[in-house]
Amino acid sequence: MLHRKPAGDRKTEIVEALLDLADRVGPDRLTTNDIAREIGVTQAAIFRHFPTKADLWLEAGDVIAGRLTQAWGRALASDPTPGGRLRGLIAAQLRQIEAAPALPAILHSRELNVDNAGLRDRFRGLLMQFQGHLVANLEGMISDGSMGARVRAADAAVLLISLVQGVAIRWSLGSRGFSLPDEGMRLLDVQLALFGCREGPG
Amino acid sequence: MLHRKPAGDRKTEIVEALLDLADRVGPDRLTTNDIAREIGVTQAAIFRHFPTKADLWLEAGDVIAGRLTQAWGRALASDPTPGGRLRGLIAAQLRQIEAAPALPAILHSRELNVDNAGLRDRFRGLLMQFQGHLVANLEGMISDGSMGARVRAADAAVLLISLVQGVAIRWSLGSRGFSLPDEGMRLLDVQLALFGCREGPG
DNA sequence: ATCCTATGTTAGCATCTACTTACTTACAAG
DNA sequence: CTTGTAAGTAAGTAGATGCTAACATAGGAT
Repeated sequence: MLHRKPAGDRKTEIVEALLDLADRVGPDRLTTNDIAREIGVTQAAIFRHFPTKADLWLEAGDVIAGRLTQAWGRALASDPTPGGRLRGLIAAQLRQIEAAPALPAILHSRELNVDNAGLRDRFRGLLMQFQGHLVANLEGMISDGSMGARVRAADAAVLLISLVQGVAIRWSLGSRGFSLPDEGMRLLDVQLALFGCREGPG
Repeated sequence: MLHRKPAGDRKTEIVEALLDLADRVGPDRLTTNDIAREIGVTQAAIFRHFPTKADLWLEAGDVIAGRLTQAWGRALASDPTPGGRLRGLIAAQLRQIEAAPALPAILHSRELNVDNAGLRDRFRGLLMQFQGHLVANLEGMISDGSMGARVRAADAAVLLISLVQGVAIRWSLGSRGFSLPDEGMRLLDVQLALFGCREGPG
């Protein structure tokens, strides 16, 4: 018995399988056959919905970019203060990584970035956008007095991005034996306290 | 004209080519054919020296582990104070990554860690050893008064490891447009100052 | 000088990869 | 109920990959 799905549903199913498998087998060891087996169709069926594998990755990139942008938008909208927004941005990022653990591997994978220039540029822009948000809110915190000026905003942003990457890697390598958002926010509080921030966790 | 080399020389030549190519094409897109072309022999010649590709990676793992361990040893031996040793450890790590930029990609590559359990365990042990060195010297700095007790040593170590990973990734993605050791040590000084350290750069 | 062997080569195998072609059939619109 | 199309399949392609087998020879020990 062969169940057909409308193209839209099948396409998102394929992309979801790709994101899931990218985490389990690695972004580039991932084959179209793996995806097909995962969702229970033949490998040829994948190419009914995406002309090439690179196009499939581009679609996945769109999905990822959309999710991240939305999450950042919500974080920025949900709190008026720079301090609250900064914490929201980091929390959002941690939650996105928890929901799609392949994210760091995909974002930084040298492999993918080598022969999919479109994807590389898109991701590079995304990461710069995130850094921009962090810098802007750190500057806001300095000028509204909620953070001392012991560090330059740009350096602080780099340290915070590294912090997120660091916990995420530790979380991945350590078989996810702890809560990524919890541990991440705990370390964020440690780092923010060092920055000379007044407010504790919201 | 066909130039033969003694097995020892050829083996190290192969491993060097592997480390170089792992950086350029990625640890797992790397094929035995790439290596062969790089050093000017046929692909089959690789298997004169290593029974399987996995064995080749194990040998590379040995080389990496040896270099890191030696570099850490030198850093620990060259300075008696915990503060000096801490800076030495970080500097050594940055220099090792600069010399072999594939290091982070190899150390954290999900791909390699998937089907080469021996390599994975060896690297996991390595990273824990490094963290152990950092924690020990941070505790030393706290107890000898060269650093305030604003942060727990374990948390500080995690932040420092993240810092190194973070600059290394930024250095890689940004086409190596800056000096990794310089920028890394600059950020280290920023972070150490936040930790409440008295001494500046040595 | 002459062997012998370690270091190479050429040719090939089985398997995997992305992708194609020719055919089938579920399913919704008329 | 018919029918066109879109979503699927089976079977293949060319090229890459890890690895092997059979053969060749450079070059050090004798």
